[in-house]
Amino acid sequence: MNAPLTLRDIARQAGVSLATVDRVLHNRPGVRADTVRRVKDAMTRSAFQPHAAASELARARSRRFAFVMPAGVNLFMQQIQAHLGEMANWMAARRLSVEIVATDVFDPAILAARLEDLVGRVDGVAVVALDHPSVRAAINDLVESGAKIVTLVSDVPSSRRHHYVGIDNIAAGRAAGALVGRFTGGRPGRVAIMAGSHGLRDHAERIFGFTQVIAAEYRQLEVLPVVEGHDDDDRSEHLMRRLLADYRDIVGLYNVGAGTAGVAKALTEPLSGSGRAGDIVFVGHDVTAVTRKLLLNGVMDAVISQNPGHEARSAVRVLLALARGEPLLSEQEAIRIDIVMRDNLP
Amino acid sequence: MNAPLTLRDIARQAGVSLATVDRVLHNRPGVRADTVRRVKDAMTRSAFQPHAAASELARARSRRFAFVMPAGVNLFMQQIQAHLGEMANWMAARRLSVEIVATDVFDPAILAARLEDLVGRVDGVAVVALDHPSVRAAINDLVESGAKIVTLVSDVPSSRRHHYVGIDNIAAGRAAGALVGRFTGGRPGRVAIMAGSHGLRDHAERIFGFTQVIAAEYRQLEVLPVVEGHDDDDRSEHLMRRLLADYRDIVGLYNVGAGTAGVAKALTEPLSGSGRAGDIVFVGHDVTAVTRKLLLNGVMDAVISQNPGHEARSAVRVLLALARGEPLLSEQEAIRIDIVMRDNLP
DNA sequence: CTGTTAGCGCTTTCAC
DNA sequence: GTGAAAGCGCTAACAG
Repeated sequence: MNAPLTLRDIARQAGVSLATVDRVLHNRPGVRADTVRRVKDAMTRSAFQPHAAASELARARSRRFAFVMPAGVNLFMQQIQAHLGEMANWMAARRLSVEIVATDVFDPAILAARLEDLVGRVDGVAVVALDHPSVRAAINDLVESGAKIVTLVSDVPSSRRHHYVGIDNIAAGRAAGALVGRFTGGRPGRVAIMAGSHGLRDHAERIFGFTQVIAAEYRQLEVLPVVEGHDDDDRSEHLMRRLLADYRDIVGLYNVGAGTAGVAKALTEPLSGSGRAGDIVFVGHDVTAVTRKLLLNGVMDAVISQNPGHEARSAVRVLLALARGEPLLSEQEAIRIDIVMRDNLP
Repeated sequence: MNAPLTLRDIARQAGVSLATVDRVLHNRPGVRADTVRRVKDAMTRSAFQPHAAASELARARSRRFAFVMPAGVNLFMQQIQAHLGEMANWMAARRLSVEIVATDVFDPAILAARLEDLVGRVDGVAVVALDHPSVRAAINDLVESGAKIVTLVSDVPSSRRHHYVGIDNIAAGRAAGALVGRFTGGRPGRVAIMAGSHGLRDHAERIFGFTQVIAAEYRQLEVLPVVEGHDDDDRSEHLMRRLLADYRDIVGLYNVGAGTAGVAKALTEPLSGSGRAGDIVFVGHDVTAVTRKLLLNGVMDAVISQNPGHEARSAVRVLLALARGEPLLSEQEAIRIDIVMRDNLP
């Protein structure tokens, strides 16, 4: 019925100028308290919402974001980057650009240095961070410089980052535990855990959740000490071989990080004296080309996954909203824990 | 480094006016083929992307969308509506409004009439549709009228709807089948299926997928004939009681639609001579207040779920993009099948 | 077939 | 403290 209101209408209603309304709208100083009240009244009275496009156009700013991510062949990280690539047009239409900074995220000094490099150069940063004091300090410096920061996949909760884009890793570990528990169907035996490193916050949290569930609800299962494969295929394979040889009663296996191909190889290779893939419930993380194949051929039973496309888009959206000073649709930005089996492979 | 290009820059490069560039950009007629080429060249040469906000502002249109959804107490549908409510500000900032049309979606004549009412009145419609000829015709009439149409939750693939917002229900059924199969842990016995109605396309597809998996991969399980609870608690409870009494060897239960509270009641109530909740693997759909409680207390083992928030936002985003003539981020709009257990309850 | 021009609603100087 | 006015980049008449 009624044409949408504009700032102009509010200005008229409050008996002030456009500029003043704008000042009030953005809580800028230099307006008498009384005038502020009058303007705010007018706004609420008519449920005024500023037109997003107009505001965006008027400031006509382009923005630079940086994504600081692990260098190397981590398939999951590559997927995130690919999804960023798919957003290129979307970002261009909004005058955004993102620069990918590949670095050694396992070395806190190097990672912190890369982050410090960005101070003053960008409007926002998404970082796959190691939770370490010097990294935390670098994040805080970036925040101090006015940039907006989101942590990606692995959080640094003690820093002043504005937002975390990733899953609740304790819950993810619990879900993995429940799957191993249920899928072993009451058979007693041991459960092996292969992690990248205890030092990674996300891995540590997953292990915690997993162990918790197994201990509490599946008493017939005994969890073996965690071995660290450093997300590396060869190393993981080697360690896995050893485990399989040492313990003949392994019924479940939780691979917390990457290196999945190596683990699977140890599990399936007849030479290793195992070929026990069919008997061992194998749960891991993230849908990649490797895990997809293992699910399809039945070596893996389930994958706990976070959606890399969602994470990429969410990081960009959140950085943009923070930079513009817009509110987040928080439910939209929550990253869910996906349980993926052969039949709901995306 | 370089300030982003504008239409003006392209115009200068191609030696034409702003208006001509705009015509070419939108494939509007009335431009000589040769000029079109020159302009397109200039655009690609400089990788031009029009500024989304400027375009949106210049047309300054408000848009009306309608959501046609089942009247009544369906918790899942209520959640979708609640999420639409949460987007109110977001929509207002983009000059969108949505009107919710509650109707009897089980009666094709009524549903079709409601849809016809909307012809000419709205820019877009999202509809939870029954797959029936008269509904299909109404959808096509709306498309004819220039409105953009998305089907929501349940599709009408034979219509000319522009997009379907919902999950692959066959895959959802397969996932449910795999869960029942795995969780029963090799125990032989019968599996019951409770559906809303065979006439609902989504229910029929789920049953198909479920049965397929059980038959192919879990030969020790025998699927009982589907009973129809009409998504109604009382009716579902009654039918479930009968099933439990008739068959003492039920080890699995798949509830395809709503009415979950009734099913659970039959399963747990000691009077019904059953109290067999602990022995029967119970899988259903959608995370609601009811299913959440049943997962937590162990009556349900898993829920196959589509994210109502995602569906609500996706429907609005897709309608908006279609109305504006913008491309979709197709991966973003794909609705995933979530498997939810106690430990990854959102 | 092509160009000119007046906005869209908000932000941002720069005056007063 | 407040206001006037010049854009932001694109679209849509309306002329030619």
